[in-house]
Amino acid sequence: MVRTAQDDQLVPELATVFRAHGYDGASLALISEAVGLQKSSLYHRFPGGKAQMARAVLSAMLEQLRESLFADLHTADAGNVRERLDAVATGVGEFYDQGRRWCVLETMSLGGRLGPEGDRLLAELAAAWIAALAAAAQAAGVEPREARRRARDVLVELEGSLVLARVSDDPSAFRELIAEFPERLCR
Amino acid sequence: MVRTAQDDQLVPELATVFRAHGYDGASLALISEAVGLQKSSLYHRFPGGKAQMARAVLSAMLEQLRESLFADLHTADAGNVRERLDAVATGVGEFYDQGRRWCVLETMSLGGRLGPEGDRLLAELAAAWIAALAAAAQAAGVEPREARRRARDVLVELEGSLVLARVSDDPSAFRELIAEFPERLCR
DNA sequence: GTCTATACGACGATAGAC
DNA sequence: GTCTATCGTCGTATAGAC
Repeated sequence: MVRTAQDDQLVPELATVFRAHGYDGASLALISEAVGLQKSSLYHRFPGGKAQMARAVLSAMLEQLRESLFADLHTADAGNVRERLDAVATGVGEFYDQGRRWCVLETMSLGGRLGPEGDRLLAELAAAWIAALAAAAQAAGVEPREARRRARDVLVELEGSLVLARVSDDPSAFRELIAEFPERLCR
Repeated sequence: MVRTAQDDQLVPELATVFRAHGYDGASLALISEAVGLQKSSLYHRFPGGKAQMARAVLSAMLEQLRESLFADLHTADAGNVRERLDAVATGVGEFYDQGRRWCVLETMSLGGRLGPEGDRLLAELAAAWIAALAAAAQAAGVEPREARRRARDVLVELEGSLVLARVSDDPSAFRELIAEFPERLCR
């Protein structure tokens, strides 16, 4: 089986649609137009339909997270944690377009429409975030328990600030979090 | 025009459905069954359809918030802020079923399907929360600017912890927030 | 003001030609 | 592996009797 250039871009483009519209808002018509494939072609790649497309997006995100953020922060030591965390903060800020984009962890977790496997992926994604941030805090000398608590709180505030940014049309809480969380994790 | 007993319960029952399923998940079939009225009867009460029903729910919540929480916390003084905040915390914990329920601020703000008026209500709801909590912190002696910041952070963490509770099926962050936010606002 | 019945489009999903 | 064409269902929304 030959992978075309289109194939490499398929899941990322799916991700773009789901991130922009949420699970319910991402209709097959919208997806079809965005990726440049007819609905029937999408079903050829994803026999499980829309739910499977969503799971593919989550799965790719999890893998990506583990290859970059995870690996990066888990191998950090006291000497380089801060700069690595600063780089992560910059990346996260861009990923969410400084608070103007949504988080799939939030928008795809409504109603359990992705099936048990989808719910598992969502939970694993959240756990991966916390584990990575906690590892960084630990590398900076914070006790494991406290490190984990701070990491969880950062994720909580990430999700919450994105919700507030959407509702209030004001991403300042998100931006402040991005600016502060590396320091908060380490101190 | 006579208001029946049903009328008084109509919006609260609508709220229950929207809170449990989100805006997209709350189909008219579901709503119809929950409130015990046929779809056409619902359209008699809400000619604007589902979006108007959702706005009615938000409007009622805003009014409720201003009558209870808002009035309660805005009239607090240094002597009774803490106990009032503790009461609020208990109420909030119950309102969200200790982290197992969703927040309409989050689930109804996806996609702007409620129209401009709906978006305004959502923003006002968030602002009302922050204003009320900030007033309490101020009554406890915290500077206005700092009070506002703490209030915003509490709302951010409220939303975020509810998202994390849903995704991870673990409401511990929410419960900790409920236990701690009165103290955090005042100290 | 509530009902039964229905319109009608959009939805997710399939069939089958190429 | 992609397409055109279509299916059945469910979505929101109306018409009109009572």
